[in-house]
Amino acid sequence: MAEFYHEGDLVAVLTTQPLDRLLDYRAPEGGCWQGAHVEVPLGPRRVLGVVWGPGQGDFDPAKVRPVGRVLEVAPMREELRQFLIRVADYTLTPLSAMLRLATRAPGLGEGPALRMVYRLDEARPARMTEARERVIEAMQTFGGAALTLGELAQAAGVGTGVVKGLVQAGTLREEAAPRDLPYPRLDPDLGGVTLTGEQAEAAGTLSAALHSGGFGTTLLQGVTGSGKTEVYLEAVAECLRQGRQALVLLPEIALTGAFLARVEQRFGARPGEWHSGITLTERRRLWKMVAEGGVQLVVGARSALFLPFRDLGLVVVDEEHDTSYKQEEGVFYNARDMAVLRASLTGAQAVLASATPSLETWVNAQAGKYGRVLLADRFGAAVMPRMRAIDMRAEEMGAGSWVSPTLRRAVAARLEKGEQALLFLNRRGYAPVTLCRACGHQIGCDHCDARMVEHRFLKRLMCHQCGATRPVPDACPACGAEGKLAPVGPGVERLAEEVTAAFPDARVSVLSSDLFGSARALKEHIEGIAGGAADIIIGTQLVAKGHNFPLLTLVGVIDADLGLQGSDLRAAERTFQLMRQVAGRAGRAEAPGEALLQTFQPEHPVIRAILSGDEEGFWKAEAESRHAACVPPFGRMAGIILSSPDLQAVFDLGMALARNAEPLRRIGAEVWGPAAAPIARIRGRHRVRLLVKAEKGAPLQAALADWLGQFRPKGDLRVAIDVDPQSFL
DNA sequence: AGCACGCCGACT
DNA sequence: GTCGGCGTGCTC
Repeated sequence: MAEFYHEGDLVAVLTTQPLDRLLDYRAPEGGCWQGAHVEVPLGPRRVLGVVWGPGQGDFDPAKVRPVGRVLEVAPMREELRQFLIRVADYTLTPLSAMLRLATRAPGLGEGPALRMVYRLDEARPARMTEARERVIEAMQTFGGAALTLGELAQAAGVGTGVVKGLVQAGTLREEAAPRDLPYPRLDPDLGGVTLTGEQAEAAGTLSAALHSGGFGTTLLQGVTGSGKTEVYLEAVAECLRQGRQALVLLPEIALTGAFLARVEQRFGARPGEWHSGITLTERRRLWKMVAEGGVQLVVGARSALFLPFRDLGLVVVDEEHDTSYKQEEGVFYNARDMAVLRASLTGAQAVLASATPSLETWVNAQAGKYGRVLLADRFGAAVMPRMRAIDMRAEEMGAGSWVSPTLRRAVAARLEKGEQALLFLNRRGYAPVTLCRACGHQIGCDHCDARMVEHRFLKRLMCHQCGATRPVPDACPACGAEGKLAPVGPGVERLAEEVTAAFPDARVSVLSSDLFGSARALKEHIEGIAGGAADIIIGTQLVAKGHNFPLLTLVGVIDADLGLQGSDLRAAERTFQLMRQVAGRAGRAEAPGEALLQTFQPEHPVIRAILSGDEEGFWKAEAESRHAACVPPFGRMAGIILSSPDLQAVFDLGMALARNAEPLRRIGAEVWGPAAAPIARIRGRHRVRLLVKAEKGAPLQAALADWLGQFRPKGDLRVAIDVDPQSFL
């Protein structure tokens, strides 16, 4: 239970400043609650903080200053404070950085924001005009609703001057109203779709878990098109009926638009929306409404996990296997794992939804830690596509050609029937490498150790690491030879070129994240394609993320081997997930689908698992090999990334860390490295990486803290700790 | 993070 | 003599 502190009591305050410790202040006039958001003086500045607990009393009492003021927002709840502490401990992040994550809303210190609204008064103007009449009419149409100046003028089709004039005349009254209004109520019993028997059973299991009133985690697994979303929306409905709040995490901003529309259809109103693309006004409104209970459902990106929910009853992590849930900048956390943690602290249910779960989740479900609900049937008449490998060793491929004759014939057959075909290639741009045929030089980025990718639509070379671009040069930057630069390898743009030449009458559409200026443009484009605006779709991994193309009946995977090779131990898992999902795109509506995988190694276990549809077999084999290697989820890992503009300095620190690893050895952990990070230079900073490997139960965080605490990196040297890294190179 | 203090090089 | 580089340290 939260404590109350009376005026003058010593309180410990956590600020958003990176101080890494609590500061003592005196409670202000009127006292304050533990968890209160406050503004405190710090040197010459005033900073945001949260009253964390009783003062420590270890600071010169004469120097302790009083809290400036208590902000007019709901105090942080004990549950969220515990969550921040646990995430900080797990990820070895300073608490102040966690507080910054949890208070990422503008104007928290400004009190309730107000805006001017207009109401109709009795008096009528002495001089009535047509425009003035339209304003009065508009006011009457909207009843008692409070409209702002802009809204009213637009509704009446007049300029704002007319409205102002009516205020002068005493017909309209101007009054201040709070800007941050509650979100419209969602009706859990409004638009329920008819569920199949299997879906209803799954929804019933989730609802029963919600009724238990406590914490639990369920894996909701179902192939693409099996109706996972409908099922978990029923769980959301149940949560709303209980009067608790629900949170749905999505991996991709581009997906929120379609999802919001679906929610509106089901519940009659739009939920709260939280991601990097919303306006500052919306951000503040949502933050406050989440805290006050003025919003029932939030749909958001991973950072929505740190919102100040008043009573969170359900967290859904959609596409839980998606790698974008792992934040790898600033605070390194995995939103999927932290969602389960937050649910456990607040007594909520966590639902992890995926067609192809991550191995971690699969193992937890297998061990009985998570419940498991399976949806085997595809929705309606659609069935899983027929899947077949195209053995590229037996195909006759011309130079600069990436579509095999077999695949080409299959596409032609679909076009004849008026159906859509999708060709998948997970490489943006035109060509991944630009090579000089005179000297062999490959054009690289000036700031990173990555190759520049040619983008023909932009007519530029682009670094996919830092985003730097430059024009395609005429002469080789290394040897100066003119006209000798050649694009090597395919990207989606180049594939589109080949397809357009092969099918001159077909409408070809490229779906790649870098071709759209905004999430909205992308969404419109996707909707157009779904409606039949293209015959052949060329796409990057964007297409694997759950869009529904009802006319699509053929998926061709251009290079199924991409991602199988390499020493990244999740490569096989990711390839498997991507292939299954892309293949799942075909034949979602009534026409039967077909998926063709171009591969040079059709006998590879991953390719065979995809083709046979033997998911359990794939997971079992994958789990066994990870178990044998003692790697996640059967062992623990952490990456240490050192970076600095000074190459010597990063390597020196890396060597010093490797030599002084006694704290790690005490817990039986091994250190690998230092080695150049996969991208050895990003934005002019050299990067070196060490890898720590420990047994599953080992106290990894404490050992890491001891180990790294021996060193005080100076100057521009930065040390980032990545507990549970996604990639291990 | 800011912002001060502080101790060494090229300017009016 | 002083302006100013940014290294080190402090903020309750």
